[in-house]
Amino acid sequence: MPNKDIFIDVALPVPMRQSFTYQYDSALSEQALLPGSRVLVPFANRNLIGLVLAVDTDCQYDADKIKSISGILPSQGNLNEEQVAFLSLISRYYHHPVGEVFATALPVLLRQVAPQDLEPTPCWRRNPLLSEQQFADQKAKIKASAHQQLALLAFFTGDKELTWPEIRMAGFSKAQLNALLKKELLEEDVITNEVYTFHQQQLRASNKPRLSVEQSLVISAIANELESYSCHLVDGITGSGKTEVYLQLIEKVLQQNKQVLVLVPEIGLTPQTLSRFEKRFAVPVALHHSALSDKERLQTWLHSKSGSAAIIIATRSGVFTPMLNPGLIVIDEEHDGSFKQQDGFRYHARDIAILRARQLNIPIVLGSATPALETLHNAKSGKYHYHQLTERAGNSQLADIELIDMAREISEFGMSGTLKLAIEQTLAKDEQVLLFLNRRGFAPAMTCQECNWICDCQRCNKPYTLHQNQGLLVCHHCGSQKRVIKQCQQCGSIRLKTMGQGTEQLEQRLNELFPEYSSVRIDRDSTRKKGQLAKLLQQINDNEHQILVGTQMLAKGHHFANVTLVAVLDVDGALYSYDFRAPEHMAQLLVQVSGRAGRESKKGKVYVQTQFPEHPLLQDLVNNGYGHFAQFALTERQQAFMPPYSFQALFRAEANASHLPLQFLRDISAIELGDCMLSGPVPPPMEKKAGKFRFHLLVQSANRAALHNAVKQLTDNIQQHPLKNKVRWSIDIDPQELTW
DNA sequence: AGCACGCCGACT
DNA sequence: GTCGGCGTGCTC
Repeated sequence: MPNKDIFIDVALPVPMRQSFTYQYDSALSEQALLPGSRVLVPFANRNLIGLVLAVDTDCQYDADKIKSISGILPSQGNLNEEQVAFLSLISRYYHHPVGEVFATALPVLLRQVAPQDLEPTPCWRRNPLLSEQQFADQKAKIKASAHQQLALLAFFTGDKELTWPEIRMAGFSKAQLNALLKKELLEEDVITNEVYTFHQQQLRASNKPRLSVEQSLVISAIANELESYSCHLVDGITGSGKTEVYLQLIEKVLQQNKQVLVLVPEIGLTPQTLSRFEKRFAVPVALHHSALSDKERLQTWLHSKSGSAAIIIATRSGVFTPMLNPGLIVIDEEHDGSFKQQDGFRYHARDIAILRARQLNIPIVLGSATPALETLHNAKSGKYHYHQLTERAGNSQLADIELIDMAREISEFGMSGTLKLAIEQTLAKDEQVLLFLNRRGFAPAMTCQECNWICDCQRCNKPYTLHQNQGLLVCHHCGSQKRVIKQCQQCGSIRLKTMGQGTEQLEQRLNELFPEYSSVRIDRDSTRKKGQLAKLLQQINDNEHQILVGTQMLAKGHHFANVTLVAVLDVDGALYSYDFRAPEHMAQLLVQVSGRAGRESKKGKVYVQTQFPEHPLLQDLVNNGYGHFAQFALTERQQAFMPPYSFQALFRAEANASHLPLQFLRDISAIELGDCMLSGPVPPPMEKKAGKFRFHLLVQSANRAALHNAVKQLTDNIQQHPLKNKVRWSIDIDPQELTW
C-alpha cells in the first residue's frame, strides 16, 4: 500500500548525539522498510549509509527541511528490531552517539554500498579417497626441506575441516596449502550457508576427558538454567578445567540447535584455543578478530546472522555479532583488560554481553582464575550464580609465591642476590627461568651526573626511555623519538648516566652473568616483526633459550612446560598507584605468571621483588591466595566508596593550552547533582601528553540512575558550550583507568 | 566526522 | 592578481 507520508528516523555514522529524519516515498521501491534496514541518504551534500531506527507517520522536524532517502540497501545486512532496540539501549547507557554505536556493531563492508552476499566458505580436509598407503606415498613426494608443508599436513588431524582464516592464523600460507592440494593430499569442500542443525556424529566424544566431581557439579548446575537468562561466574584456579566446563555446556546448547558466542581476550584467540573446539565439535566455527580482513569479518557476521555458523569465537568487537538462534554466551578470562575499548566508543564487551544475554533471554558464563572484583562482588551478592573450581587436574601443582625484601637485599641491575642464586640453581637443573619486568627498553630515564638534569620529552614532560640497541631515546607516552644524546643539554657535561632498568638491559646483564646460557627477550620491541613472536615462543619450547625476559606479553596465555622459576622484578608501582585498580591488576598478573611455573609435575617457584614486603594486600595475596586477597581488596573499596560499591563516569578533556580543558570542564559541571559526587576538574597524573594539556572530571554515585542523570546534564551542557569543538573530550562510563 | 565557506600570506 | 592555509559552522 503506497503511502507518501512515511518518515523514518535514521542513525548516521557521525559523532552527533541525535538521529535524522527522512522521508520515504514507498512507491519508490518494493522493498520493505523496517527498523534495522540500511538506507542510503543525502547528508550535507554527500551520501551516507544509515540504519533505520524507527518508521513513523509523523515527524517532529521542520517538514520543509526533510529530504528523501536515496535508496534501500540489500536486506542481508539488516538488523532486526530487537537488535536496534538493544543498540539504542547501549547508546544511552554509554552516552555515546547512536550512529557511532551502530557503526561499531556493523562490519565495515556493511557500511559501504557494494552489494554484500553470503558466500559459501571454502574449507579443506585430508583427502578421504586415499588409502593409508596412497597417502603415505603422496606425502613422501613432499621435499624434506618443505617443513611448512609437512607441518600444515600434520595440522589436518583426523577428519578435521579447516577454513582459510584458521590455516592462516596457524602461520601457514596459501602457497603451502596449494602445494598440498596439488598433491591431492587434501580435498576442498565448502561450508554451506544452510542453517546449522546438530547431528550426533558431529560430536567427537572420544576426546571428552573424565570430569572431576567439581566440574560435574558446575556443569549440571548451569545446565539446569539453559532455558532463560542467568549469569554464571566460573571461578576456577589455573588448570582446574574451566574450558572443559564451557565445552560440555556448549555441547548441550548445540544439541538444541542453538548457537554459541565465545568471547576471548585479544591475545587469547590462538590456534591452540581454536583446536580445542575443533577437536571436540565437527560443527561450523566462525572467527571474528582483528587479524581478519573486512571480507572475512563480513562473512562471519553473515554466517552467524543466517544461522549457518554454530560457534562464533570472537574478541571484543564480536560481542555485537547477530545470531539467528542464540543459545549461550561464554566469556573466557572475563577479567581481561582487552574487553574494554579504550578510545572512541568506550564500551566493555563483558558488560555488553551480559546485557545482551538478558535481552536475548539466554545464559551467559563468565570464566576466570582471577575474576574482576566487580564480577566477584556481583557473584557473591547473588546477582550472578557463583561456581568454584578449586582442584587442579592431573598431578601438577601450583607454584608458591615468595616475597624478596629489596630493602634488605643487595641488588645488581634490579636483581637481588637471592634471585640470582635461584636462577643459577634452576639453570643448573636444565630448567628454564622466566623473568618478568614490565618496562621496555634499556633504561627508563637518562640524567646528568653533574647537574641532575633529566632528559625529558618536551611534549609529555616525562623522561625519555633509552633504547640502546637502536641508539634512540623513545617517549613511551607519545611515541616520539630522537637520536641518543651524548651531552647534557643544560650544562654540557658528557657525564650522563641511565637510571633504572628495562628488559633490554636485563637481557644484556643476564648474558654477562650467565654466558653459558641463552637469553631471549619477549616484548613489543623484539616481536615487532610479523611472526617473530611465534618463532621465539617455538624456540623457547625447543629449549633453545634457558632464560626468558619479558613484559606483560609473556604473562598471558603462553605455556612453557620447562619453566620452573618465575620472578617478577618490580611490583611496587602497583602498590601505591593513583589508579585504585592497580593492586587488583597486579594480583591478577602474579597469579597468572605463577600459573606459568611448574607445569607437568615439576613444582615451580615464584619470586616477587618488592620494597614493601609488609604491604597488607601483597601479604594477603601471597599467604592466602587470590580469593582472600579479593575479599580484602573489596573491603577496602567499600570503605573508600570505590567501584563496585559506587559507579563512576569520567569526563576527559584535552587541548593545546591548559586553561581550555580546565575552563570547559569547570563550566559544564554546574549541574543538579542529585545523589552524585563530582570530583574535579583535576589534572590526571600525566598533565601533559603529546603536547596536549589534560583535565578530568569524575562523577560518582551508588545509584546508577542518579549517575546517568548527572552524565546526561553534563553532556547537555557540553552541547551548548562554546569550547566543545576547541577541546577534545570524551565520556567514559565505568572507566577502567583513571590515569587517562 | 566531512565538507564548504571564508578571510589572510607566498607564488606563476 | 590566484592558490591554499586551516578556523568555524552545519548537516534531517
